[in-house]
Amino acid sequence: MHKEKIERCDCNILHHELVDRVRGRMPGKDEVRAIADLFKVFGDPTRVRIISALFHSEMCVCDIASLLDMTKSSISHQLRILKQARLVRYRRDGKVVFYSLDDEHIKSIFDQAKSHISE
Amino acid sequence: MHKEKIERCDCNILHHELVDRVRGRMPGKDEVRAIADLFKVFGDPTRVRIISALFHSEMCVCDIASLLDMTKSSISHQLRILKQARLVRYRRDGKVVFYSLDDEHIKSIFDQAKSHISE
DNA sequence: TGTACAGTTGAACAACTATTCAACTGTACT
DNA sequence: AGTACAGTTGAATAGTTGTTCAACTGTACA
Repeated sequence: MHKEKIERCDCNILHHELVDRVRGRMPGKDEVRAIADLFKVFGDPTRVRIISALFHSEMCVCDIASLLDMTKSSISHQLRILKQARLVRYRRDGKVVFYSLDDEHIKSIFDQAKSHISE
Repeated sequence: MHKEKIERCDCNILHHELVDRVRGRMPGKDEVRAIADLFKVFGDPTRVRIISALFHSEMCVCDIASLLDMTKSSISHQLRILKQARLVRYRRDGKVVFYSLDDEHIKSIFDQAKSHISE
């Protein structure tokens, strides 16, 4: 019979050994935040559409804005977020900046997500 | 030489044929929203930790609250969101409700995400 | 040098979201 | 019936986030 240390949870621990065992296998604070931050990037319709477009071809900001019927500004803001998450790369050609996907994992993550949705 | 229909985008279309071709391959409005909504569920540290815990074993609300050092209430709110996304199932055993993962795609989605992060 | 235009950026606003709090439900046990 | 406790729920609050607007940068071209 062991008294638990003070828990923020306002209840008795029902399965103490299980909790301790799982606790040892939990990802660290930084990894959890990194995972959540990555999915947060995927969790916006505009960014999903940008990524879906870039699956087919590199495109400039103007192309994407036209395709999605949105302003260049909002597209540029979203591309910055995708850039920070290292999901897109860009190359400059004169006045035009072309964006393309920079990660081979995105396609399979999206495919798995589509599988879940259509089950 | 074709005049474009009015675009919300405040620019000339630079690559019109490309945009038209990609437009035909874009996912529909409902699919885009479904994809974004699913990733939005994954885009929160608390839910990432709940899912990470359930990878190892089914657990009751009290166990999860204790493991994450949070209140039963906040865990219950998050489990409702996971339930609505059809990512967890639950079974009642007396007073206790056990939750477990209800999707075989989650593991591979998370694995791909971890691969991206640690590249 | 001056104009045109693709793209970027910061601030502001509106919409959304996670946690807290309090009240509540449902089951077990006496 | 009454108590105890696991879990749920709705409202409120604080923090976050996407779009807009206006001003700006950088490159091409005359």
